[in-house]
Amino acid sequence: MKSQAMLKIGELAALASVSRDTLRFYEKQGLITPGKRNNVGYRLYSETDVNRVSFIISAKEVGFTLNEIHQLLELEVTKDEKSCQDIKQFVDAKISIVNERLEDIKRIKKSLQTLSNACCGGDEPATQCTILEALSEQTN
Amino acid sequence: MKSQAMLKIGELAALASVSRDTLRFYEKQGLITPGKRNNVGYRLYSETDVNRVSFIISAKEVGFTLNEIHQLLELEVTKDEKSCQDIKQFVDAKISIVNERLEDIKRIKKSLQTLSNACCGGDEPATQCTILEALSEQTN
DNA sequence: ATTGACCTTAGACGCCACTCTAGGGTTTAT
DNA sequence: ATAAACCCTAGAGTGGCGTCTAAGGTCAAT
Ligand SMILES: [Zn+2]
Ligand SMILES: [Zn+2]
Ligand SMILES: [Zn+2]
Ligand SMILES: [Zn+2]
Repeated sequence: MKSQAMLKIGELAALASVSRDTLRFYEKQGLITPGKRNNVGYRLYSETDVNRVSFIISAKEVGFTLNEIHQLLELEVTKDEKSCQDIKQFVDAKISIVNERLEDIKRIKKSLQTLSNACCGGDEPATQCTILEALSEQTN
Repeated sequence: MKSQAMLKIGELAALASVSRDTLRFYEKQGLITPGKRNNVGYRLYSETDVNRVSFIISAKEVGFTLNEIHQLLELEVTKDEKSCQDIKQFVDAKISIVNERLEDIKRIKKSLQTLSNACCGGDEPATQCTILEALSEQTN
């Protein structure tokens, strides 16, 4: 019964598809608690550590920053004292941020498309190009 | 006829709604060519400089990075040798980038909303919270 | 004459999320 | 025995876009 097959950093890195540097970086940032070391100082990761790392990766994939993941992890480790409400609020706050970002990008896309559509795209010299003219216009 | 009312940096900064530091930074980056100075070394900006700055601001507003604005300005100053095609291609390339970014954000928003929707948001302890569970799941 | 608002410079700092380097030690395979 | 692949550290570098600081000089108003 070797339930605790500790992983070395390269093994965990491969498992999680991140670099060794990234794992050491997460540790330095306090996202992973520095765990055991073997006799020559190599990091050894337990099952728990592996879960922690997969939490971080998943959270990153849905757009949380490392800073937010820090806070999420605090909710995670104290989840007995937290309510679903707390967690959901956190996610909803992030949704608001993402929504703003989304609107920004949409606005930018629209502006760019307006620029592009107004330009003839032809072979003639761009002395009168509507794109350059539009960009030179005063905004205020 | 005082068509050349040269502006000091603070005046242009106010006009363009950027900081003096930002203007000096743009100059250091080569976005604005260092222009005239008065007898004590103060920068003086001409009409042309003002247009240049407003070009930069406009381009930033539609999502170009300073690096891209650099290239755009090169198109701008040599526009007699460029075609509308060149300019339009540049903008269309940026639209592609923005589109990718847009898809990323949409995907993230969707994931977050799935997370949020699955959580009851209630007052009970979060020990079984579906959000935390989902985030702890292995992705691979 | 002295404030306060303005101007100058070089260079440090901040955020984000790594990534890389240099200069070591260890383990594994041949 | 040697090379390749792995591990360690501290610290520097990257890119994007400024912001701030320190240590000055200048100008307008009071
Ligand atoms: Zn045209
Ligand atoms: Zn055109
Ligand atoms: Zn619940
Ligand atoms: Zn929940």
